Amino acid sequence: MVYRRTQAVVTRLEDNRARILAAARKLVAEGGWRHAHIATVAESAGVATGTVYRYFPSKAELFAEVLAIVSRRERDVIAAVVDGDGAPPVRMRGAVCAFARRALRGRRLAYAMIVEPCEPEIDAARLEWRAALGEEFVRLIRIGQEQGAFRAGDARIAAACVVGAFMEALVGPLAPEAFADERVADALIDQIADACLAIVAKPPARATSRIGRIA
Amino acid sequence: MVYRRTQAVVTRLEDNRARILAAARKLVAEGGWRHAHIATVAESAGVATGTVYRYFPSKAELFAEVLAIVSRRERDVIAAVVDGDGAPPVRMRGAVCAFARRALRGRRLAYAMIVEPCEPEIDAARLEWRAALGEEFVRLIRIGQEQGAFRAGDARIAAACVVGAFMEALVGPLAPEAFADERVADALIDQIADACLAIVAKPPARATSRIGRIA
DNA sequence: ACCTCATGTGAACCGCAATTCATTCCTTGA
DNA sequence: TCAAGGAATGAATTGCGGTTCACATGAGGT
Repeated sequence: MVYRRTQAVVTRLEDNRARILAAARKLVAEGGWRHAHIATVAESAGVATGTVYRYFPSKAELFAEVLAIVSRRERDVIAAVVDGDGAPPVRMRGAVCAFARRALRGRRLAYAMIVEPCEPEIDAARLEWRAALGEEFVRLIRIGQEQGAFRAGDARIAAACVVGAFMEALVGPLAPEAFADERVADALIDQIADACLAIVAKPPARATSRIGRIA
Repeated sequence: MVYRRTQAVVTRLEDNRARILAAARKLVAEGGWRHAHIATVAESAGVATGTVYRYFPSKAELFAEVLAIVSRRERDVIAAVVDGDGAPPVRMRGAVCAFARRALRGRRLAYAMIVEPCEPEIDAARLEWRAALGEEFVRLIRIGQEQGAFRAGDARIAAACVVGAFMEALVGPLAPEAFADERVADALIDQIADACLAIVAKPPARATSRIGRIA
């Protein structure tokens, strides 16, 4: 064999791959899933359609990776807050606010990542992402419970509630047709954080949360 | 014109339509969206493929209507609780529990309705349903606020948080591969209700929810 | 009975974008 | 410079299931 991948080639390959991913991401961030076609991605990345398939086995896997990359960043941000210092309630508020703020800044992308209807295969990847985000909150809630700052209970359920709460609350405001106003956004974030904190916070002495309990 | 729809025919037409809808619903409830094909629906309803199109303009609209029907029932159940008597916290707990209990009973269908990846068009209908459900909670929260039982704030945001919280908390347990145990389910429902109640309940005197606030 | 129009049928069609692959273009090492 | 194989190309193919439509069947009215 007289051909072996030289460093230059390896670099170029990696660069291509990165450019394809970047193009895919950019397209989603601009036009949502509706415009995320392989042909468009290829063109935007400056390669031929077929070339995309030299790097990714299928459309679903390409976009799943885009999702994974974006997700990972968000997860890292949250993880940093979770592992930071400050009392658990402070961290909870910080994590939720961080997510909400970042989502509202990169609205179109966040909308696509969180709610925009998309192909089933990509949607499945979203579920995994949510689960991963949830894990960070599970960790945080367990920390809070150990320190006696949060109320007892299954941390996974509480985490799911927290994640669901802030995600759903962002759905409306993230919609492309919604208005984006700094003031409104701040108030929104604040209230979402209140809600999330309330989910895990210890109830007052005479447990309000017992009201209306079935059993 | 020598032909006019007689009552018998009208009845038969309505019956066909109903059977198609029922078949569609049944298929989703059994196999999820994956098996929800027009041809399958037609067969299951005892009509020809083309006949389905005499009653519904497209696959998306057929399933959107299925979704609407199932949704409406859920919404009505919640509306009944919202308009019932009892203090707002009791109603909140009741509404959430009712939804969760019903969802866990009709697991497969609930899973499809809430999370299962599906075609974009159908997914869009889901968003509307969630919004509709949310409205009931907005009403409830406003009632609670007026009575001074719930804390102040934008009811729509709080409602979104509540809906997101219980929906997301149900995602894991509703997944087809998850186990269904009565005891576990009851505990789950109870904890979800706690979380949702906490979102809207008034905080204790020295507001815990102020902890860690940004501004 | 029979004409007319509505309803039902299901095999064929179609649209669309993902995916493929024969071909061309590059890169390597001798 | 060249042989050998890797990488890139993009037009053609594919596949799939929704949708159509020419025809059959059945109902209504005279």
